[in-house]
Amino acid sequence: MTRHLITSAIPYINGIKHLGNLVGSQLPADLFARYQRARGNEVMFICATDEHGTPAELAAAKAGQPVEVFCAEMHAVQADIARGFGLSFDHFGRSSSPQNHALTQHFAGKLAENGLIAEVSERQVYSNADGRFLPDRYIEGTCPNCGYDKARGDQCENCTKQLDPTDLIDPRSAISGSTDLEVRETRHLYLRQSALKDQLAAWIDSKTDWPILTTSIARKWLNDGEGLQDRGITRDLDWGVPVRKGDQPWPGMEGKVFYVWFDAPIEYIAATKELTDASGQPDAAWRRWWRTDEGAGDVTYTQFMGKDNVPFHTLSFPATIIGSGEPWKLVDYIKSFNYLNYDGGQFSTSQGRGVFMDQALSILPADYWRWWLLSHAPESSDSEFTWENFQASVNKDLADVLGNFVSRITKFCRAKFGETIPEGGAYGPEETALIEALATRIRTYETHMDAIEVRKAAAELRAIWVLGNEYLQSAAPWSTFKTDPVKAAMQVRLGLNLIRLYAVLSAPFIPFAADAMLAAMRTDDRSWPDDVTAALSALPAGHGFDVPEVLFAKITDEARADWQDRFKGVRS
RNA sequence: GGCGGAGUAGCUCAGUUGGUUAGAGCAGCGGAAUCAUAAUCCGCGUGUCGGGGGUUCAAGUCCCUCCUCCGCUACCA
Repeated sequence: MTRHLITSAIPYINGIKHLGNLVGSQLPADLFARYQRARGNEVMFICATDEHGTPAELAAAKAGQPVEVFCAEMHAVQADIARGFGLSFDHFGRSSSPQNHALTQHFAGKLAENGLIAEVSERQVYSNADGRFLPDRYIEGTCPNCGYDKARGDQCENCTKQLDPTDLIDPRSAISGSTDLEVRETRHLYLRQSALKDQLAAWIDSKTDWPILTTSIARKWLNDGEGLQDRGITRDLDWGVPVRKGDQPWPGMEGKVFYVWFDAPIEYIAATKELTDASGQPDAAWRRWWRTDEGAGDVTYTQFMGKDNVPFHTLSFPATIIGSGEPWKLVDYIKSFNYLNYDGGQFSTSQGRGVFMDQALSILPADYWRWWLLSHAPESSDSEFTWENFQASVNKDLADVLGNFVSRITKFCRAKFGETIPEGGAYGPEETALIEALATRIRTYETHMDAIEVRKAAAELRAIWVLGNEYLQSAAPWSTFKTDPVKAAMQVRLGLNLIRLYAVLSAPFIPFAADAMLAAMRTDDRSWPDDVTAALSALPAGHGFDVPEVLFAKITDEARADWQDRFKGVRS
């Protein structure tokens, strides 16, 4: 038995995420977690909401709520949707938790002790009307380069020129539109990532098995320009982790909070403590996952994220860990994903373009989405969601190949033998060949799942389903029954056992359907088919079963056209 | 601009360290079967592997160059 620590990039609190966000982190992480559990390994699967930062404050203000209330409500909403998708987090935490406050302050204190924090005085734009400092991109004005009048303080979207907020002509707050802006002096803490550059580079270089997408992004940041830059880790905001040096005050930093990207990854650790605290366990229970000196030496830690998160997970967070000088667990493997596009363009949260997680669940069961998204995961490049492709894939794979397999064998048995697994007969060459073919494909499936090759694993699983149909087609128990009912009984018994086998193998992808299949077979036996022959005799003759409802209803052309129209525009 | 990813059959994609006639699923065409959600199974591919040049006995796979799409570019997260 091995131990797997698995984290998904934590979704930001300001709204419900779309399918592109889901497939880039939480869903593949869940696939891997479910698979590792199914293989009998010990799993700690952590996710959380990322609650700090300017956008959260603004979203709360827009909703007319105190930010604490807004975040609490949105956390509950996101947690509920996650349950709807079957995301099997051991804990879905909150980066605003007391545990994260303490741990974030602890790391900052250690970094300061080790000389890796610098205090920098800088000048930032302050909006009197908004009563807050404005991040560069929250300042709008006219581009000095091209004259575009909605240029942002970090970059002009029109001419792509990178800007400094003070470059803008007639700058105004993007929040209130106020032009009552001034430049103020403010002091901030910087994490001296540059001092750790060589260590980080050596660490990245040692990860020869990581996806190219992951390492190339890390190397780019390490070597671009003058190399890895120091990063500001504090902000002038109210909502966040107050800046403290461990449990001591930090003179000069009163009223400031840590930068959201500093505390967010630490929440992976803190969330684990949230879990064990909630069940009254001692600290050793979470530290055995995170401290290599307290039991985490045999833990394999895998992170899942979209490519936009890679710099923070390959550099900033490791800099925090390494810089602490304490034996915290570093990530072993980073699985990163490209983007999922929507029908010729991007998913857009701001424009309400595409399908959002709550909407997806409102029109179809989670397994439909899970299957399509995972079998089309954007691993090697960006991929695209189209309703036509979604309809065709789901109808063919789930309804025709898997669902109909379950239907045909259970209904045939009910008609000829009743709702009990029939007895008699012995395997012949055809059954031996099937078992051999299954064993080969199952071992390949395991290889892909171990390597987190999501699309390949999905393709292999589908091929395993096809083997069942091939077998039925050639064994043809409906013909055999007329001349040799005992042989037909053996064929049907094998077919019914395939349903349980398929449920076990498919559960990481389609957990709800897998549950329905097991329930129909009246079994809780989820043991992994290390031995295929044994797995196919799990349900003995005489065992009762039920003919299940249609597992996957097909998506009609009318429904598809309706959804296509409904989700192309602005979210209502 | 810089860096990175991608460009392979109508569609979605596989193609280790260069090596027999470039593969899979879907769609399409033909056939079998009739247990089943008209669901299944079998058979059928003459593709400029984005363009051009080069290295090699041999390149989708290596080198150069050009074109197209996408992403990132450090105070959004």
